[in-house]
Amino acid sequence: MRTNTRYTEAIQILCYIAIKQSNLPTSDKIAKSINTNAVVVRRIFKMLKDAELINIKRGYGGCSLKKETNEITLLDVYKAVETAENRQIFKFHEGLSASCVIGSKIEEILKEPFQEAQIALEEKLNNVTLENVIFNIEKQIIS
Amino acid sequence: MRTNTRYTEAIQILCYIAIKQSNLPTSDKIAKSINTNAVVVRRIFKMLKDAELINIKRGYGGCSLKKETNEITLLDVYKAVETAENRQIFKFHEGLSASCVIGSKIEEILKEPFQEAQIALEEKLNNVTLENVIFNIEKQIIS
DNA sequence: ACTCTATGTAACATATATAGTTACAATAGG
DNA sequence: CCTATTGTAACTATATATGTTACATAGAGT
Repeated sequence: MRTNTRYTEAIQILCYIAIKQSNLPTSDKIAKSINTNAVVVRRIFKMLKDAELINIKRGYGGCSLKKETNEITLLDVYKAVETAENRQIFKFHEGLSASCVIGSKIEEILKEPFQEAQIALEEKLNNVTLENVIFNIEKQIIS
Repeated sequence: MRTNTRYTEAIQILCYIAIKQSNLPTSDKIAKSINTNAVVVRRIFKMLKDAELINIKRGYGGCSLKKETNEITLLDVYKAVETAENRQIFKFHEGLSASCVIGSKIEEILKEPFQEAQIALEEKLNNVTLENVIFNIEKQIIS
């Protein structure tokens, strides 16, 4: 399990903005809603803004989606907040290849299946849009 | 990226045992080979043993594979060393569902696509056996 | 122009997981 | 019994993420 919760928080932030519980979503309101601190939200804001998923205004405040909910997939959000290089899921030990014939080859050999696995995972994330998620939220709220 | 390197180390340990660079592989020899500490190797030993992938003897020492290399997949190894509950890749913020209508639903809604993505990833890992990896190592060594 | 409000960001504290290390008891082969 | 190795506890170090305070900066409305 990843040690960070940014991804799920980012999804929730986007849902909050899309559903517009408040007509002026601010980092403070969102923070209260997702049970964290406003600065944490702003840090995620920055990542989502850099990924061109949201617009943010200073001063009067308020943020909005930069795309339609059906144009934002869970993969887009993942790409926005995942900091690991190339979003690699598995990590190699430093100096692995230094002292051993096996070690010197294994990283290169494992790269291919690891890459394939990552692509398979990301394709699934790409199949789900923010619209899908919000539809399910609203369905649950109504029922 | 995961913050741990146990998985790739475990794969390397198994390769080392299979190829039997030494006719008596010990935690100390393997540790030197993968550039880490013997206790780190023993901790991974324990996980591989609990998963019934290797046999370990005290005293005289030495360990061996409990299955053929074509019966051990990268998924088996992953299952052996991944400590996160159900090997969930994505983590939810604590108390996420406490204070918000969206938050109270979102965890449940995201579980399904996350689960699908995880399965897709694991299926790819399940397609590669230790035999495949070792074949590639030996191919590289020869050429 | 002034004021208010919210963002942007630095700085520091805290929490957690991992990895490295030392030490030593327990165990099994010879 | 001796020796080598595992099993494991205990501690340290490190990295990453998160929580928090503080304050400069910017933009909307008056």
